[in-house]
Amino acid sequence: MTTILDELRWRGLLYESSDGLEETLARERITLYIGFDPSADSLHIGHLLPLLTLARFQRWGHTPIALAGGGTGLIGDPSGKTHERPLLSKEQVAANVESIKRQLAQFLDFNAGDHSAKLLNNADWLTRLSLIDFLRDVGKHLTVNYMLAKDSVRARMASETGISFTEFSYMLLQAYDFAYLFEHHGCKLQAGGSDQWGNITAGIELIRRAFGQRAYGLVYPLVTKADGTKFGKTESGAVWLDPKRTSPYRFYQFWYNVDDADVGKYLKYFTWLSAAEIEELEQSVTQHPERRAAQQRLAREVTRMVHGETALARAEEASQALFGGALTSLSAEDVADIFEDVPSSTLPRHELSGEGVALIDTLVRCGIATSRSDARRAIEGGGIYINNVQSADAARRLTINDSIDGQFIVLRKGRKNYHLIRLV
RNA sequence: GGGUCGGUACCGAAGUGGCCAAACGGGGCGGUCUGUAAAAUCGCUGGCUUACGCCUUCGCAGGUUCGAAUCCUGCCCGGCCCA
Repeated sequence: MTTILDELRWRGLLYESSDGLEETLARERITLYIGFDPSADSLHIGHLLPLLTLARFQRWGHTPIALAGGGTGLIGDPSGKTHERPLLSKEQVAANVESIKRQLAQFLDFNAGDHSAKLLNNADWLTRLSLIDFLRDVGKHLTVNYMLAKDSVRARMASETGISFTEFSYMLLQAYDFAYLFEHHGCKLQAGGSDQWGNITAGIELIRRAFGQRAYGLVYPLVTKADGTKFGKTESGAVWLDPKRTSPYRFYQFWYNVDDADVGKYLKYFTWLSAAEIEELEQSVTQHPERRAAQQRLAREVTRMVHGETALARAEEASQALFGGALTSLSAEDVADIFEDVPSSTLPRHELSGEGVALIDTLVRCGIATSRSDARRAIEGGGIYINNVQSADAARRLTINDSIDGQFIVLRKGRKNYHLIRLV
């Protein structure tokens, strides 16, 4: 018998699961859910694993429920947090839920017959729950002793800041979610990151006590990086799924720049490629690391999945142009396209006539350099490029001849810091 | 409250009258190399209408001196010890 657990296992995504889950999955097609915290108005790549987990289950014939935490988001999950967090306003949470619901829907199939995906919001039942009902129907089933034993609570009990009653209660709400979905949607499995194990088992426990029935949990590992830094962060912050927050180009670049040591693991985690294909790519990393076939494939697969074929093509073109060489062959249209998400500023065209403007001043004005001295040093150090051509002359002036089709000038500092000047 | 040691650039840390815009290390930025990597290596890392020149900076405020990060006075802040 093979089940989805076998797939998750070879992908390294099975961190821990309830006893009996494998037998159940071999026997029947089930409904499962994963919760998504609406703490921002976009999902980021940290959410890819849960999204793909739901999608993988769906491909195996199971029914996925993506649960937006419109109710639990009002409280805040203490798991993995060392400090109490400020509460988000109700309006903020509601707005965030609306934004991420659209993103969640993109990954799931809602026309899959009897195992079509569902998209729910726990605000629909949690905000209607009265305190008395909650205490009688939920609180009565779990002891404080049980709750205190959870890692997420224990860690905060030991800290100086402590834990508020609000966050302490969080696990009961999540447990109630599970019980609610069990009762109304026949949901038997809750999945999540390994930090969710405590909350998930609380739900299983509640179902056992309230209904005398069995439910299951499954968690995947937290994504790590070989160099020990945090996954999903770049200098400019999180990598978002919303193209307005993180352009497809930057998204593509994020994956393209993954470390050799991590790329095999990420191919298993974040793509649909088969074990054999990944095996082959991993070999190419060892034999021809300079080709970076694995990184390119990873970037391609994930970008296509999140942003689609067209955006992928553009991201690849932009990467080619930027890392390929001079920009002289490009038209203004290409430039506008490729540098869409690059920081930009405007410059009145007439300033470029005649003598033009000093490069030093321009660098300061558009923020590439912090002062004229800084700009001078950068230029003399060979770190400044005009339209991808190095310019080490501190007295250099920019004129209309440096523009691309009289419309743009592309300034660059170092390998990757671009700035687009639009002539107006 | 008393004693004592200390506060130097992004961080750590030298310097204790001129040779100090301030050693050295880390971090950051950039060049070369390379695989848009790592390592290595080199340069930069206060400001100035363009600079073997000027201005500002060594906890803060005054003072001594031709000249102070460096000496004196007061104040503020931190570590340790004693109450």
